Amino acid sequence: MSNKVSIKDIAKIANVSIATVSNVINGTGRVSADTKNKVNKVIQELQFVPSASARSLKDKNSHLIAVVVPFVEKGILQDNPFYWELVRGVENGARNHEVQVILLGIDEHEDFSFVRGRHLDGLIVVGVYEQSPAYRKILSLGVPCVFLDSYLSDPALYQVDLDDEAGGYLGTKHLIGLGHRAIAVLTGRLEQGGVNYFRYQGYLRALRESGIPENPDLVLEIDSSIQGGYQAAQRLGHHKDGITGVFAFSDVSAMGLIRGMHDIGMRVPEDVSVVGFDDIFYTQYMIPSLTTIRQDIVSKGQAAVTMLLDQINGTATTSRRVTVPVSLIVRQSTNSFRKI
Amino acid sequence: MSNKVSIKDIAKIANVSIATVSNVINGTGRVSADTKNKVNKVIQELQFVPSASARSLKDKNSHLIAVVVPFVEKGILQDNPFYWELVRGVENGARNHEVQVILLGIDEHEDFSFVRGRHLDGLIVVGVYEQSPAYRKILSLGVPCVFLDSYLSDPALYQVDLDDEAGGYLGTKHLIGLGHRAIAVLTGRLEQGGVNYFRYQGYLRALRESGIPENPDLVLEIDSSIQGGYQAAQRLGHHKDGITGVFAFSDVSAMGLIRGMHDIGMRVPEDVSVVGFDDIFYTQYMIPSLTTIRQDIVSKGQAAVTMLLDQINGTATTSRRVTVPVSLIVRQSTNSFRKI
DNA sequence: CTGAAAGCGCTTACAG
DNA sequence: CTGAAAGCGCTTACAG
Repeated sequence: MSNKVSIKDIAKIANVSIATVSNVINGTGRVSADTKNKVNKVIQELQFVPSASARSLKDKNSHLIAVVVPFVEKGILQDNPFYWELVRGVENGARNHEVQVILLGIDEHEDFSFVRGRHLDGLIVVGVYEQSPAYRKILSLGVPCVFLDSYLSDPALYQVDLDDEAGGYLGTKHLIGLGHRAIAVLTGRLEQGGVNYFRYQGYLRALRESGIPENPDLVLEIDSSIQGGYQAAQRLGHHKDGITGVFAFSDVSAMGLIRGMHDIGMRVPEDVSVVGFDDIFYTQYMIPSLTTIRQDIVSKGQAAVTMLLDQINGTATTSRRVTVPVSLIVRQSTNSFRKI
Repeated sequence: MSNKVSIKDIAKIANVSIATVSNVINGTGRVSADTKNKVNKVIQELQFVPSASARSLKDKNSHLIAVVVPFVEKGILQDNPFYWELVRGVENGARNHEVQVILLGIDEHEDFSFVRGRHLDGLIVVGVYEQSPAYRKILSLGVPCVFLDSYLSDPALYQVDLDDEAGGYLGTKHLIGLGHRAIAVLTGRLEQGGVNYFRYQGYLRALRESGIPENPDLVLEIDSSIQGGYQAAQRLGHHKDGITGVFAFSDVSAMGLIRGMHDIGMRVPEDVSVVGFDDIFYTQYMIPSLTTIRQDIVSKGQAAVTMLLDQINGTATTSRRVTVPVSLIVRQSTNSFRKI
């Protein structure tokens, strides 16, 4: 019995036309107060809820957006609470605008056909690159998009990015300030123009500023995961260059790294200082707590929704590019070089 | 231009009726191979995708399900990677069945009206209780549901639960086996028939079995969060009963606890042994790594989807209640009592 | 201020 | 094997 009642039923009972019912519901047209009350009462009584499908069949918009998150394993979203926080932010931003959020984990075979099939109003896309197969497909959809952490060069695209270069700089500078000179980097895929690329640029700038020559041996391109970080510890531990500082470009990898260090008998921060990136919820509870680059992930998600809806509604007065600031949070995982 | 092409356009170009096009798309009716090919070719060329709204307007089903996750802060989903893993599992299960997943974070005011409005095929509901305001509302929707971690007594309900009692028992037994007798419990809301309730029952059973009298002072009902665990450490540290073992009913609270212990100078596991619950992705990378009760969260999510779709499609031969097993994972956070 | 009618893009009997 | 037609539940000009 639940879904049977339609605008027609309301019209019949309230003794008006369906057009009037529609007008009442949408606040469109001119309807007398009396009629309005009468109709609203019936709507109340029958607990009427308009059909979204019928609406979007007419309107062409669905009040549905999707968050697109890249895959790692076939069909499985990244094992990183970072994404959860981001998605939370999006969901939270959307609920204030009566829009629902579809969660879409993509792999390289995703064809996005359901985006058109469902008349999605827009997409929030996380972490694609210009070279990603998904990138062209998404653009060809002709649907409003906001890209998160994607660093696409096309200035026409709406993007919310982090000031990654500054993050890379700040973390490195911090280590240098503590006296470290052999500073390794744990980075995810180092693609031109990608997130990690900019963090790395910041790292290089800090080195340059302090006259420290860059050393390619110190750059470890790893899986940006907890396992990736763990494995990196082995490589760093036996490194010829006497590394005393490591900058991991994600907190999850930093966590793996610290554990890995611990297992080969290197102490953090006594032997090696470690800086992370993201400021995931657990960083301050780690032992040692993690010095890291903070970004406000939830509000980033919210910003993306706002931007997307502005774009959809044509109220896009905001600029097409928002860069979220970062800050350094100093905790216990970093220490002065050779301090005893 | 993207969304303009409809079944009508295909029909015109292919020189057939729209009914035939529809039959080709759905594999219904009888269509000659020739016609089929012709139509399919046109569909290919025009990149035609059927409109989901038009379909669900007829069919009454939308191929859309929602994952309903309880709020903590107003509109903000729980700060616990557990939910992320669960949602991942659901998303993953759904994508294999051409169903999309809407993410819905609810607070006590949620009225679920969009469930009917959108003709959602079903709901996967996480962690409600019989007393939850959401519970009655959801039932009155008359929509297929699968409840996760909800322990509802109505046998007609489809549920995927964990063997929490066994989990509580196993963890406690493990501590007792190591010689601990003053074993505290860190539990979230201890509602009759809720997740924590059963874990607690398991704890009591283990105590009873070993002739250890239960001590209400040792049961700390806390916020099941990392902060909650942290704060609990203060209380436990100065506890009069000389606690040597703690069983935290979630890994996040265990993490907070261990850090809290550390901060007041109690070593884990030397002074206190700690057991967690969930086996979140980071547990084995903690220092010390966490002894915990493992559940396969992702496959739990997948099981829920399967169950839901079986129910929707009327192929529900499976029983209405699935209980996922747990196991004890022994790591470094537990140690023999007074071992030196 | 109110209503009749067309049409959004499909599916589904029903003829032929 | 194929097509004409009705109808799902809305919204939107257009009359009146």
